Amino acid sequence: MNSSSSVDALDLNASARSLQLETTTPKDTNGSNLVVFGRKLSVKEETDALVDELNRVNEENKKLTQMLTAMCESYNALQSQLVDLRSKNKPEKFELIPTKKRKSESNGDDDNKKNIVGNSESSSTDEESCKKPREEIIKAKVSRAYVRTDASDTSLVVKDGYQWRKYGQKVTRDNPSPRAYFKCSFAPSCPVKKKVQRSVDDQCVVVATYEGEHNHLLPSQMEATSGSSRCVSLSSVPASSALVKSAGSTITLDLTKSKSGDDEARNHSKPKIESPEIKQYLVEHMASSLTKDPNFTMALAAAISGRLYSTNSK
DNA sequence: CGGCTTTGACCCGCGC
DNA sequence: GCGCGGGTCAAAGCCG
Ligand SMILES: [Zn+2]
Repeated sequence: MNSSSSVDALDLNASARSLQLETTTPKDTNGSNLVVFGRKLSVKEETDALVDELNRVNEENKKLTQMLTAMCESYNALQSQLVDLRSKNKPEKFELIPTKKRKSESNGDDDNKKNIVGNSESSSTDEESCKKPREEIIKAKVSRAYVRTDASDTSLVVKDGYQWRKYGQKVTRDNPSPRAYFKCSFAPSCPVKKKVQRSVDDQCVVVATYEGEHNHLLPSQMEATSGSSRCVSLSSVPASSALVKSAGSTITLDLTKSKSGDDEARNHSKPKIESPEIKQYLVEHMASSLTKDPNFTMALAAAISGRLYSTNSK
């Protein structure tokens, strides 16, 4: 075992030793000058390397957080599409577990909107020749997302990775909570709108209705591309595809379970669950799923050893 | 100073 | 036509 992972052991020892020296640097300078002075340069070098590594790890952590946000968002979108497809395919079927899950959110009230086709506009607003009735043919592409937040969150600003600009708020007839209207901040290049309203019975659940799709990547996903080579080296690990695939299935299953469990647990009137906690939960589950995967361990070990080896040999 | 939220006004479809 | 209810506008104000 030791011989196979000699590089990792060496690097770990080096980092641990440097940390020790860093903590006990003032005492050593007081004790033996020459040796410490001779080693101080190497310690400084290692400290610099460690600081650099720490910065890089911070950047990667940010990137991973953004990827996680994007993944959560994609998961929400997929969940909504799944609900839509299921309700469309089997509109007459009752759900598997009707009491726990959502009621009948999108079984019949969306097709009446789809029927409204803008045919023969009768040349209204013809002075705007640039405004083309091209995009609103039939596909408004509405999608719903159900997010659990705290009941005390009155601002109703759901941070889902995109930047929204609120342009209206109305009170509706059959819901005591107001409904907020948002537009994408990249208007008008991105005409995505969303409506956010709390659920009627459960104030902890907000229903976000997205219509349209973004034609730009997330504003939090901007890339300086200065240190992209490291990211490329990390993503070019040969076992990454299989890793993603295996982890993906596990994560999806875990998400479904956790979501149903949360919906089941919402009867206990526990308003402490909010989205950061859910994200934390997801992170933990993803981490556990990843660390349980031997392929991921091997890939990670290979990546780290290769990175440290290249850094050492630099 | 620019972008965002607030909030009443305004518009428009729909039913009576 | 008129009231109603949902969607949008835009002036005013807030904030970093
Ligand atoms: Zn957008």
